[in-house]
Amino acid sequence: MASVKATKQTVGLRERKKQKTRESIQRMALRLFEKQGYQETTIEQIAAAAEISPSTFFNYFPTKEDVVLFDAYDPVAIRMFLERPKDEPLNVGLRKVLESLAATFEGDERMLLARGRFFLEVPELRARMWDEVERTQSLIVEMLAERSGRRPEDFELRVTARIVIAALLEASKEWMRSNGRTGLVALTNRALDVVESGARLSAVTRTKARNRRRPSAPHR
Amino acid sequence: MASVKATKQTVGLRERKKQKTRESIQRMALRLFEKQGYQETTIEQIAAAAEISPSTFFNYFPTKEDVVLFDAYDPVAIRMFLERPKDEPLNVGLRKVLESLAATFEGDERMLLARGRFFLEVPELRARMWDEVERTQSLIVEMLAERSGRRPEDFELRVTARIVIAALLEASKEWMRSNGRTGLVALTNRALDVVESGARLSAVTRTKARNRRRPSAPHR
DNA sequence: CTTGATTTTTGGAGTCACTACAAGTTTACT
DNA sequence: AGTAAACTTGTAGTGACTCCAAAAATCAAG
Repeated sequence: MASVKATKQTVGLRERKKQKTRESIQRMALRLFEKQGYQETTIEQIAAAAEISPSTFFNYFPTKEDVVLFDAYDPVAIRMFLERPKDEPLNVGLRKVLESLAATFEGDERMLLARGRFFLEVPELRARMWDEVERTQSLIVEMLAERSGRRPEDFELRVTARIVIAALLEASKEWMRSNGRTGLVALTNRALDVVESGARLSAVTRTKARNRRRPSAPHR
Repeated sequence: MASVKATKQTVGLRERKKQKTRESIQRMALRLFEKQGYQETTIEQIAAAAEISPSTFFNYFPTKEDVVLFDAYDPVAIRMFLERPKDEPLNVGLRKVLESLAATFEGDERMLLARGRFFLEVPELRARMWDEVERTQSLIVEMLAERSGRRPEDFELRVTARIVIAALLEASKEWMRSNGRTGLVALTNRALDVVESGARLSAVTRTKARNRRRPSAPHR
């Protein structure tokens, strides 16, 4: 027992307390944002509501934006991804992951929509999403690299990843636009259909005659 | 001549002067950014270098970011787009426009690369790009809507537009990464190849055996 | 070229996000 | 209990950005 030194077996009071504070700050902040708007809410007010000092706020979130950005589901999604069989084609894996992910946050839909609205409406946040996209991209790139044996710097690989993300992003945007009425899974699937069909770039014009057809055939 | 009231035929001294000031501010700002970094340069310094007051700076650019964002080529690109024949498939039109666009700024490559680096390196700017993407998207969406007879709200249309932009964006990123050595036109074409091939989503895995093949077949 | 209206510039006072840091307080470990 | 480490807080800034009113430049018309 001399050198083993059992460090932190109970997760420690400290950690638990910290987690609680972080959640409290976020909850209070979102509540205020919803009530009076993002810009109109100051750090001071958030700190007051969460019963901490303004200084402390920055111990938990590097910027005001991060309060909205911070997402508990993030690690869940990543894990789901990584647990997929290595020899599964990306399109299949993606659809599966998205499906189970959607199932996971069944109940929190309201919260997710509210947060989503902020993203669409507050320029600062909308802008911030860029970095999130990049992070997701490198994740997908890594997966693709591993599965295809290419290097992660491979240009075509990167383009592929970015295309996929673009499609998924547009799907979530549509979801928010429709206020959650359209089913996120259905939307993401349709978006991926578009990708797989080569975005029908060359077909666009020719459709003029048979106008109203869906561009995404069942395909797979 | 009583009611016609010839308003502003010579573009007026005022307008010309304003344009000059705007350019001066931008040039000075970029110079300073390059020398000492974006964050490290204050509005005060820019104002001093451009021989205006800090207040005036904000008469010309709403934020510090906009100094970098402001792009003289923007309207050129838009015009080129709109001048394309209405019955031309998007993929063809895009490639053509990009080609002539690239020819247009032949000389300014150095400047473009420098600006591009800022975008990649300064988080504020990188983030800001989001809104630019959205603007471009609605442009493309409108084109597609007009050509295909669909409504601009059409989901598949929007996904398509976003996919295209994603691909082009990755191409410019690669261009900057390679410091302009790889030829922007070639890169954008390769990116569009990926789009047209359906991003090869299902193929990714199967390539394991014949590893090093390019994923973008000539295709078209 | 003078006059009066319209813009544009500028300074000043203020708000707010965010940083740096030192001093105080709480928790963890022996 | 006692000490080290982590956490909180207040203070004092910096710098982007807003609001506003006064001064200066530009313009249109007689």
